[in-house]
Amino acid sequence: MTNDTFKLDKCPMTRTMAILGSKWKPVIIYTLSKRHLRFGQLAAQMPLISRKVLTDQLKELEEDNILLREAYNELPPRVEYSLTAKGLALLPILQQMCEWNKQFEGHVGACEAR
Amino acid sequence: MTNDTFKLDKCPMTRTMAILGSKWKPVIIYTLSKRHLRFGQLAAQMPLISRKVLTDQLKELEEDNILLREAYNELPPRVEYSLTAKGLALLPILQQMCEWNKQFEGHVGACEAR
DNA sequence: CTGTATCCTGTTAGATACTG
DNA sequence: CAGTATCTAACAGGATACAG
Repeated sequence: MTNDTFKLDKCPMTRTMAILGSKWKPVIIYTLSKRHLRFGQLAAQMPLISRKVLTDQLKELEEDNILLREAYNELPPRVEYSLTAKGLALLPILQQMCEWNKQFEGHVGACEAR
Repeated sequence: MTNDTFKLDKCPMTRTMAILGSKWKPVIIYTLSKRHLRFGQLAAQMPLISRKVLTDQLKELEEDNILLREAYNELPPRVEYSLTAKGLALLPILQQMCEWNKQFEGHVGACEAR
């Protein structure tokens, strides 16, 4: 679903899904909503995602202007990720997804379940 | 993203995305929101989806109780699809996806753009 | 009319080892 | 610390032909 061609689709839903519709992106966005995080902190909060995939997803989200990547030329290097306004505006949608799931599939966990 | 294992994920967002996150499902749900439709009518309104994929997606949505499939034993056969309450409850989320896209990526088309 | 069956391709994401 | 590089498996989606 993250294929770039879908971002050119005529349907706004399809275009949004092209940005949001991969396994980890909603979780990454939600995790970054609470505070700016460094790469390692993000990885620590999502132990099930491999570092390669996390890197890939972060790069795509940056290209879509969902998040901001700030690299500091220090040793050891430090990179901070944070949501842009465009990314912050996705949070109500993610919130509704949580609520829909809890309403129709029982209260298995909270949105913080990661 | 439609893998069944994701539906067992602890995160409610991931579980919702496992149901909603494929190329055509949002469009199918939106198309069915206006009225009950037969298989051929659905296919006609979404000329870009192949019949095999449409069948697959409808089957999955039925298994997830998003839509209702009613088959009439006539000749020629007739099958009608409609949204369940659970499926109808997804519409506000899809609506928000449309609005988010239009707000941040310009007004390329309406939700009806299919 | 409403699908199945079969085959095929590109993409996603995971494992593992390595780098500035 | 924050990634790259490489390889691989699984999956989603599409083309085409056929069936009840």
